[in-house]
Amino acid sequence: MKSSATGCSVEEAMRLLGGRWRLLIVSYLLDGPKRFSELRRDIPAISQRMLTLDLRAMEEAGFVKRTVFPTVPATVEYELTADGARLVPVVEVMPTFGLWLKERDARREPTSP
Amino acid sequence: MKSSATGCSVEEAMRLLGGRWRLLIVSYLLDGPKRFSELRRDIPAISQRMLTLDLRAMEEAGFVKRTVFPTVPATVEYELTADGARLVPVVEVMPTFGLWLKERDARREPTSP
DNA sequence: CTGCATCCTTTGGGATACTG
DNA sequence: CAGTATCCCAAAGGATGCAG
Repeated sequence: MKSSATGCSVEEAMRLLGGRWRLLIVSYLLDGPKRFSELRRDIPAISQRMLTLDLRAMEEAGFVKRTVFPTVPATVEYELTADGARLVPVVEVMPTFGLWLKERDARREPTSP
Repeated sequence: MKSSATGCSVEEAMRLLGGRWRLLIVSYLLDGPKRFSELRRDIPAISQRMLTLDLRAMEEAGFVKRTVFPTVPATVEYELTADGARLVPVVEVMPTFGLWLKERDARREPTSP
């Protein structure tokens, strides 16, 4: 039993990060604090609803800090917390794999099956 | 723009690995070839249906090789391919994070909310 | 600008029963 | 043993409209 011992921790991790957007959001927060609208521009494909939900979930999980500036209209900044920094290894390994995957698939299906 | 450039690769990766079980399955295949029934024992919570579906998907993705031995009753072995080995960094980072997460949450909610 | 509420569609996944 | 097929439910996620 090498990796086997770590079994359900993988489930734990995937339950928290398994969504379609969370790791992506985190990857953009690596740059430093970002406003809601900045994140929307960074990730055009996400709906505003999901961005809100995921940010809220990660805030509750303690990975993201939300700061509201009482301007008008409202301004809100999101940033990674110290706990959120624990996600860095995870968000780094994903694009590495993802890029390799895209290249490989480009080689696999040059024209059509 | 540091990490921003890698954007949609994260989506690619999550689309392939985002399910609840795939990374877990891979983590058990790290030990070497495994039979279908072995995997079921390793991951009691998975339904036989999902194990089949996920294995099939990863086979099609080229990460897993399926070998049928014409015994009776049938014997089938699954093992990681060379491409599947690319998943190793991913499946390693997950339990690391997952374990830390469980410990932290144990500290967070020692008794009850 | 930020975000909540509602409605709706799609997907993931479990249970069960049946087959080579 | 290793599947396949069906049915069904819950969760994820998109679209839109309203509000502080």
